[in-house]
Amino acid sequence: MTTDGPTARRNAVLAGLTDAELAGLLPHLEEVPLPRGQVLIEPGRPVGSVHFPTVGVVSLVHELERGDVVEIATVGREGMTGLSVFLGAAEPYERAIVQISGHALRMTTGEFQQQLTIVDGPLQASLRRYTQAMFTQLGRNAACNRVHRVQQRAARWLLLSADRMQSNTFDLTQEFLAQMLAVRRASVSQVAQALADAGCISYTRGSITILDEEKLHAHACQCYDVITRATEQAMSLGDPARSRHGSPAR
Amino acid sequence: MTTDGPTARRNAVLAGLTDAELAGLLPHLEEVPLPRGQVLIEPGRPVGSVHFPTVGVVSLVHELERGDVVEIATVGREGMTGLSVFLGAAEPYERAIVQISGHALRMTTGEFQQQLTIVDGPLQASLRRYTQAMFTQLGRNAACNRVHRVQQRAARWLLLSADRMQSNTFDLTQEFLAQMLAVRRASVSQVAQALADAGCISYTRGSITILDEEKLHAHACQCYDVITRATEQAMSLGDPARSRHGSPAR
DNA sequence: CTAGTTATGTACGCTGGCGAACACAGCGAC
DNA sequence: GTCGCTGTGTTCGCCAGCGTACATAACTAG
Repeated sequence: MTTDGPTARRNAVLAGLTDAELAGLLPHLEEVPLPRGQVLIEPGRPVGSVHFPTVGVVSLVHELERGDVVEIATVGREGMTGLSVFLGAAEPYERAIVQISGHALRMTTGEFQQQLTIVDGPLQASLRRYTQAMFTQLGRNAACNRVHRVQQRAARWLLLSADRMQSNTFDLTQEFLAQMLAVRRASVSQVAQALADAGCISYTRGSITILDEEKLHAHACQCYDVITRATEQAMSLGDPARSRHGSPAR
Repeated sequence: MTTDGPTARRNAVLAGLTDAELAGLLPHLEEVPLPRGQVLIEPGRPVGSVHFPTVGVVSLVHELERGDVVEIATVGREGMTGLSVFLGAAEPYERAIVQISGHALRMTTGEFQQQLTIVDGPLQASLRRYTQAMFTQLGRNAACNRVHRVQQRAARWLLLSADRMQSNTFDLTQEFLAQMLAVRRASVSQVAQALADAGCISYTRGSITILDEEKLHAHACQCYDVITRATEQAMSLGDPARSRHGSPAR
């Protein structure tokens, strides 16, 4: 099964390609749903296929001792899962799991590798740029995890997810968010209420709505700005109307 | 000024090249000292040159608000600084600063880019593998920063540094280590004493010695094993005599 | 309607690490 | 020697977030 060009271009990696190259990929791309909880990549196992999300949020997580899971990065329409295939790793060390349901264009690992061997062209360049963006996201995440407060990190997570969903409402339970932030659900409950009291968000069972992006942005750490800017620079993500970062702060 | 092949092969990235390709690089590599505190890369500024350390430890750090610095990864003889040049970034987001004095082979950014354009050969492959290793290191660091205790993280840092120095004694103050772990110096003072009491290490003003690697390893988090294994897999780092990770734990 | 399941609210005591401060010891410069 | 600087030891109160537990609200299946 194949997909069409306009759909493919909703993903930033694919959107960065020439018409000709994208046309070469389309026959191998299959549009698939991304249901919440689905595991796309498991550590220590060969990557079966790579995914280019068009909507939805995928988390990359490291599993530490005894089931303890920590999110190290998120992937949305700006990127792809299975970057380690491009980087030549036999087996990845991180798990990729769908956090917020959506859709993606899927390609088998074999086909993807095949496409990579054809020529050192725009696809490789696009993947290198995305790798750079991930590099920044991972690094910033490491720093953020060390020093920033739960409320700031939660606000940042919500903003990034809204960008990737291109919607201010999406399905998310406190339990899931707690796992991503590697904190107790009780802590999420508290900061969620605080953010709701401040008029930033509202939520009901398993669904959250961002009421005031500016206000929520004020509660987030600057890591949101840094990651967003790095990603936009690398992937030429447009949609400046949604841009929330005025001054080039760091 | 140039350098010789045997020296260059002490760096894992260069060691992964064919004789022919390495010969092509040698004229452009200059052996330089890495004095502690030297800044090799500054965020927001073009990378002037890339470095392939042969001995010494370079930290990659993110600077958060008001001078707060957090280490996101370290670079030694297994890798290089300036990976973002390979990845095509205009300007990096992280600072590279020498933590433990050593030596490196330096190449101008322009020359490096020139070498990259010649052919998609072993150099690109070596760089992609190293990028993958960094990916794992960054991710694991993010998780480790979130959940592991100061003493575990300190022990891990010392082990990794010893590997990169290929020596059990090296210069390091508690103040510097505190910055890297993003904790107070007082906390480092306490865990250092605990590790010394346990017979793992000894130290005097600004110098530290690992007395018992096995014992220190027992005090470190498994992140040491994960990062080491990922790096060895990617870079074919030999020296299994120094290998401290028996079972493939995760 | 009822029962069961899932998502959220909340409370209690605990602790690792923080911020800040001060004391002392080793070492170099004079 | 002694002065000053730098590196290390140590203490005090404090607090964000933890682990645990339990209560309630909302939705779902029968």
